[in-house]
Amino acid sequence: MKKKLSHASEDYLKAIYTLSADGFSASTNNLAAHLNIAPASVTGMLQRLASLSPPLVNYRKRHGATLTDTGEKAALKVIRRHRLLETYLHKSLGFSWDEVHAEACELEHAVSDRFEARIDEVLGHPTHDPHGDPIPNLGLVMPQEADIRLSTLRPPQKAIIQRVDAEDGKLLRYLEEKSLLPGTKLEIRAFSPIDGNLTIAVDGKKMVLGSAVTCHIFIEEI
Amino acid sequence: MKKKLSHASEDYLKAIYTLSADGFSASTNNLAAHLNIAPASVTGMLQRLASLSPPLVNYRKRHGATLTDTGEKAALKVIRRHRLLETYLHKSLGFSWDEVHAEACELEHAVSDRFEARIDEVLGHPTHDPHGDPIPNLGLVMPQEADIRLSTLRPPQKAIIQRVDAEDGKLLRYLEEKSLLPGTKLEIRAFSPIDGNLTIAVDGKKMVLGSAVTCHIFIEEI
DNA sequence: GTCTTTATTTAGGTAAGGCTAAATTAGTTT
DNA sequence: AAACTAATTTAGCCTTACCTAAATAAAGAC
Repeated sequence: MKKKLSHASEDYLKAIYTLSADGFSASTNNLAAHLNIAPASVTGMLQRLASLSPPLVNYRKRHGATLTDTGEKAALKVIRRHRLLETYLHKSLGFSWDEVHAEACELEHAVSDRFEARIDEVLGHPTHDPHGDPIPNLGLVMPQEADIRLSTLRPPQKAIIQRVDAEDGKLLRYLEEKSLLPGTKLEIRAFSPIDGNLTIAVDGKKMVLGSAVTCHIFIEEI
Repeated sequence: MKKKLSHASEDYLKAIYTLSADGFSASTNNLAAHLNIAPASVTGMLQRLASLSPPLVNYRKRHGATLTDTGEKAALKVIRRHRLLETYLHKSLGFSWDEVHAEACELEHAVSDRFEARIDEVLGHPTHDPHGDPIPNLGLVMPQEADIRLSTLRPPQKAIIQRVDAEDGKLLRYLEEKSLLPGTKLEIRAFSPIDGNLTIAVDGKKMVLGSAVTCHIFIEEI
């Protein structure tokens, strides 16, 4: 009978998961910035998460934290719920692309396993959320196959958008309006070495994108 | 920019709303029992809720609490969310009748206005939840038109079930199985003065119900 | 009118999860 | 090596929301 984790703990686990690449710990400062919390508070929480039994994080003083196996399982469960919820909110409730994140951030701490299973079923067991991020399942995450940034392409390459990594509502609304969404095919038409702008074509429509945009779009070359 | 109420406060408001009939306050002890919390803790919370600005409850030492206008508005908003969620979980996600309450109790504190509005729309602006309770709207609750208990009927009266007031999962599953749900028509066939059992017919099927069941079913005579 | 019961409140304590300010450590410079 | 800097931790404090045990008040019994 594992006790339910607190809202806050779950947020920390998510953050540690995303900020710690394989082998490398998430630093106190990075976590603090990511969670919008003072560094001192993060230290306190890491100590608490490490002192649980079983511990959820491996914490070494002044060396940041990684997740234990238990912690990673818990983190993936929260991330799964988050991404399933984003997908559900978008596809089944008509939330716009830029609204889903905030709502999912709240709901992910409240939904039951039953709820999770039901929306998974209703959605037909989706593998990716509306941003193109993989939805973990049974503790497994698909490897991020597409890690090429749109900004690195040059004419006349072609690509298909796999994933959009942005939080900012304005940017998301812009991208949605231009249908720069996962799945969209595009061709590079021109590159300006002066400002880094790319001119691309989507469905024949041309548009010029600055690097503030192209850095956030991950593509697969075709 | 009204600050979001805490999970706990919202639960207190709901409880005070349901435990205080018009004019009458909800007592510390009743609240404690209803919320599964020690009476002393309730006192503390009532004092806090009364000392907010604007206050959410009218609290008189040793006389329990009622809701202020602000408090009642907040309570109705939570109750609305709860009942809309129950309806949504039941109708759109296939949750069984006895599962919806627990899930809604968690979700009601997490969903946004946007979410509330969307499920309301998807459901076609329902007026009653799966238990037959009215869904408040814009701060208004429909009066409980049906307040006759099934246990008070005698043969050969006929009635239609309006509302079922039960929390117990076993009872709810039993009722669902026998389709004793809001909307169901029934006829009283016999009454046993010894044990208070009623024999009723639903769709021609006869069944015998003890008062543990019939007390929780509110009907409208036809 | 005093006694007893029951409801309620006060007092004091705990655990989470935040904060700021001050101390410490590690890493770079000079 | 001494000094500066950036990252981190400690110390001390706050709020919320719960707890238990002891004090008090109100209500009914005798």
